[in-house]
Amino acid sequence: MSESSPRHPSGRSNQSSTSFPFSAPREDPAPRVNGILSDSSGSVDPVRRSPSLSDRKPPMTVVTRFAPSPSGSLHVGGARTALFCWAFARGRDGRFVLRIEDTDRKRSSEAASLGFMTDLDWLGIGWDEGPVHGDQGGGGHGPYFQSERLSIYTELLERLVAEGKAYHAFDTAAELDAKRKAAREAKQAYRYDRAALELSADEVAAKLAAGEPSVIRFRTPDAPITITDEVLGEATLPAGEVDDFVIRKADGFPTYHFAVVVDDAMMEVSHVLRAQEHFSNTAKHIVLQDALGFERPVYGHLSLIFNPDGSKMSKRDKDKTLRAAVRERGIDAPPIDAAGEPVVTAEVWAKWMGDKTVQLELESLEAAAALLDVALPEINVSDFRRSGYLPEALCNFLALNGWSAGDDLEKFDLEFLAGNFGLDRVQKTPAKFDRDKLLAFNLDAIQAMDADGFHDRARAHAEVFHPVFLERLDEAQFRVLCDASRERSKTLDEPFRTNRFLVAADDEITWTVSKPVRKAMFKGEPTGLALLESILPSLEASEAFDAATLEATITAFAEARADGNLGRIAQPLRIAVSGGPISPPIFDTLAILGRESVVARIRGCLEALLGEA
RNA sequence: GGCCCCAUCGUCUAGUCAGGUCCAGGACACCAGGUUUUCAUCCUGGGAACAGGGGUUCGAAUCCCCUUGGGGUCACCA
Repeated sequence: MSESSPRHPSGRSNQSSTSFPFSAPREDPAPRVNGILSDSSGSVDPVRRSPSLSDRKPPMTVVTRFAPSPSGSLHVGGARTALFCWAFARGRDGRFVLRIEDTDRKRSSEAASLGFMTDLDWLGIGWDEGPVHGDQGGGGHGPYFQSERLSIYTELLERLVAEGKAYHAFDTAAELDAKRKAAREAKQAYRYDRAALELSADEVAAKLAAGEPSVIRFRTPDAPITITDEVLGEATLPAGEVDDFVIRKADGFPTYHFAVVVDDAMMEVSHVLRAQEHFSNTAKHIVLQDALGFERPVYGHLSLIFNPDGSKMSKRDKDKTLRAAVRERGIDAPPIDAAGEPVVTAEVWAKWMGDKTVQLELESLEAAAALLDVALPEINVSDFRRSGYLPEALCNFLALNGWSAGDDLEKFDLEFLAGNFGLDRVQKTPAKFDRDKLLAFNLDAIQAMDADGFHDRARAHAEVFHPVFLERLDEAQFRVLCDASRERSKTLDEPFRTNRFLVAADDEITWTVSKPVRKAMFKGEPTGLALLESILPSLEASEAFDAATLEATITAFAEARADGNLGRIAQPLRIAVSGGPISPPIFDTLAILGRESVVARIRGCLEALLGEA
C-alpha cells in the first residue's frame, strides 16, 4: 500500500497530485462543475487519468468490495457503503467486487442475496466482479458466496493451528456466558481466558477424536495493535485489548473475521471501505493478516447513518413503529386479514409485543401495518423505491450523508461522484437521515424531467406498484394524469397514491362534510352546490370532453355565474368527482374521468349533500 | 464499566490539515409576505451554529490540554 500515508488520504493524493503534480493542490474549480447534471461536456475528468506520476512501481489496481450478509434487505446505510465503494473504484479505473457473506447459515437466505442484487442494480451500482445477476458479475476470483469457499478457509485454518497460531477450544456456550456475565458484573470488559491452552496436545487430540464440539481460536499476539485508517487517522489499541477470538465456529464455518481477511486478500482488495462499527474489528483483521502473511489493505471507516432522533437506523425500526402504534391503540390480538386469518399466531404476536428484540417476518409486519393503516418508516432501499423515490435522487442524497463535494455543490450524478469521490472528504461524524431533504431532492429531480421522461418513469412505477391505474385508464388518460402530475409530485408514487378516486367506481365515491367541503359547497351566494347543479346541463351537453373544451365551458360559466371566480365552481366540481378538496387541475381531472363518470358523480354528490344543507 | 473514535445553524454540510479574506457560506426544514381553481409547486425576505473552560499567538471555528456531550466495540452475528 505504498500510495498512502496516514496523513495523506489516498483520495486526495490521487486526485490533486495526479492532475497538478507541480502546483499547489485544490485549485481549479472546473472539475467540480463537470459532473453536474446540466453539464455533460466532455472535458477531462481529473481522476480518470493514469496513476500518479510519482509512483514508479507498477500501479496498484484499486479494488473495493461490498460484502453484505444476506439477511433481511439492503438498507440505506449499506447502500451508501456500496455507493462509496463503487465510486472509489470506478473513479480510479479499479474493480468493484460484490461478495456475499453467508457464513451464518441460520440467518442467510438466497432470496435476500437476490434482493440485494436487485436493489443495487436499481440504484445503478453495478459490480465488476461477483455473483452473476443479469449481465453483471462473474470474475476470476470466485466463488463469491463465502459458503462456497469452505475448502479455502479450512486449509488456512489448519495451517494456523499447525503453526501454533491458533488452537482448538472446547468451552461450552454456558461456560462462556457465565464468564461473560461475571465480567460484566465486575464492570470489566470480557476477554477469553485461554482456558483451552491448559489442555495438553494429547488431551486435545483425544477430545477431537471423541468428536467433542470445538471452535478454533486465534492466538492473538500480546502486543499493541495500531490501526491506520484513511478517514479516522491512526489509533493504537493497547496489548491485551484484543482477545483470542473465534475464527472457526463449531459448525465448521469460519467466523466473519477470518473469512473477510482471507477473501479480501484472495480477491486482491486494495481498499476496505466499510461502516465505522467495524473499526475495532480491524485490529483483529490486522493480526490475522500478519499471521497469514497477507498484505494489509487500506482501510476507511464510514460514519453511521442515524434516525432523526439520534437512534441508529435499523431494520428494527419498523417493528418499533408498529409496536408503538399497536400499544397506543390498545390492540391485543394480531390483525385479521381479508381471508379471515390472523397475520401471525397469537403466540408470536404476544411474544413480539413483549420483547422489543423480537422481529416479525417482514411480510407479516407489513401486512399487519397495512391492515392497521400504520405507515412504516422507509429503511430499506426497496422501501424508498416503493415510495416513489428516484434512484438517482437517493444516491445523490446518500452521498451527501458522510461525504461532500465541497464548494457548496450538492446536486450531482453518479458519474460525478465516481469522478470526485475521495476519502479525504469523508465525514467522521454520524449523519442523521433527513427525509425532508431527500424528498426535496426527489422533487427537484422530477421537475427536471421532461413530460416524456416523467411519463415513462411513472408508468414503470405504476406497472409494479399501481397496476390498477394501467387497467382502468387508457393510454391517453394515463398521459393526461402524468402531465398534470409532474410538476406537483414529489415522488413517482404521488400521482397514484393521491388520486385513487380516478380508478374507483362511481358509486364508491363518498362525501364527508369536512371544513373545506362545507366552505366550497354550502357557503356563498349562490352556494357551490347550486352552481354545481346549474353547470350540470352544460357538461352533459358539451360536445367534446377534453381539457381544453372543458376549460372553455367552465370558465365561461364562471364568468356568467360566479363573478369570474373560477374557484367557486372548480372546487365544488373537484369535490363532487373526487370526494374531497384535492385533485389534479380540475379540467384534467374531469377529462380523465370522462363525461359519464363526471355526470354520475355530480348527481351522486348532489343527492348526498343537498340534504345536509 | 474497559478500550477506541468524534464534536460548526433543528438537519446535511463548506470552512479545520497549510491560523487572518469568517461578527462563519450553502442546502433542507422553519417563520413572514407574494403568485396560484384545490393540493403541490414557484418567488421574495427572515431567524438560526463554531459544546464549555484553559492555553499558544499580534490574531483561533481552525493548533495544544482539560471538561462535558455523542458514538462504536467488548458473540461460535456480520
